[in-house]
Amino acid sequence: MSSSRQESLIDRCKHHGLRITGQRRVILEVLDASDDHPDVEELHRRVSAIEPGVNIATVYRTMNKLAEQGLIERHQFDDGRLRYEPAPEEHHDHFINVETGEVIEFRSDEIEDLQEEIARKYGFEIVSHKLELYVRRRKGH
Amino acid sequence: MSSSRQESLIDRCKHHGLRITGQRRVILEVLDASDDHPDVEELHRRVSAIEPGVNIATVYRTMNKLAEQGLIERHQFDDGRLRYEPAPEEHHDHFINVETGEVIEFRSDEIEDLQEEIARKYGFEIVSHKLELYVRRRKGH
DNA sequence: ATTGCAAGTGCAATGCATTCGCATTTATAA
DNA sequence: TTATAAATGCGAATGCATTGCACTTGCAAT
Repeated sequence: MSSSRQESLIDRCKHHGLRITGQRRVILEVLDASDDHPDVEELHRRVSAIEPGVNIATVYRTMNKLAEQGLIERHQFDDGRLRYEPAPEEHHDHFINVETGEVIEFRSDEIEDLQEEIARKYGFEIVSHKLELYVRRRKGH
Repeated sequence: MSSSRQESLIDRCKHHGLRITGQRRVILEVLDASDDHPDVEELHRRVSAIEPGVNIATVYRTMNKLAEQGLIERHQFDDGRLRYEPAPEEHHDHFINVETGEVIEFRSDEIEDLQEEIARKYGFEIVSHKLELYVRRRKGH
């Protein structure tokens, strides 16, 4: 499971007034079981493996609805596709391994603090932010 | 001019073996005179004001060629469109004012250093990175 | 100055991810 | 059980960006 969360995505959807249909149940299960940052096509592939016949437009619409409710997070890395992950308890940023495409999460309180400080210095308050480090494995490490 | 640079974009193009056509000259002038982060449509609009009849596909192709040569930088903020700026001497990051859409550049050596340090800790080396702070003006400041 | 040709351009067509219109089905509250 | 708003399937439409092809042009070699 992606993150140890008290409440399942399904329950959280119910509490947000979303209907739990057969397909939605499967989509939510797939999301809950995803540790990575799949795009819609990949999600559709995983859903179809469990329950064939779900239209990809349904996956798109469901992702939009969930993101609207803040139940999932939407990312767009350099390949331009929209990718999703269940909303994390705590904000984190991402490494993207440019050689493998793999996405790794990390968190740095120092960086978070520095961002706040810089924004304040400019007279801004941060609404959200995005930090992506495109990296490769260091040789000999 | 966007950044005080010794050499004009036109000269840099010549040195990279790119032909300076009539349209390209105009496109490069527009780029050089841009202080913001225009997308292709906006660039096309500015170019057309000087020299009508330049096809937007030409702007797209020119941007790709320039980016290939590292003469301009390509960005993609949350609206998903590709935006461009003349390649800066020194790397910087961006505030995006969510209320106005305005893009403001900033630079922080501390953040740059922290990123390196974190990447190293994970066994990575940074190829490139992207830090975008979506902000709004603070009230009463 | 002339010429040859690779590079650049216009235009329309195409690609690709995502959204939408509309008819049909379904979850849920009454 | 029923009413109805929400969800779905399907194909068409959208938006941004790229490409194929015929035509033009910059520029290096003559």
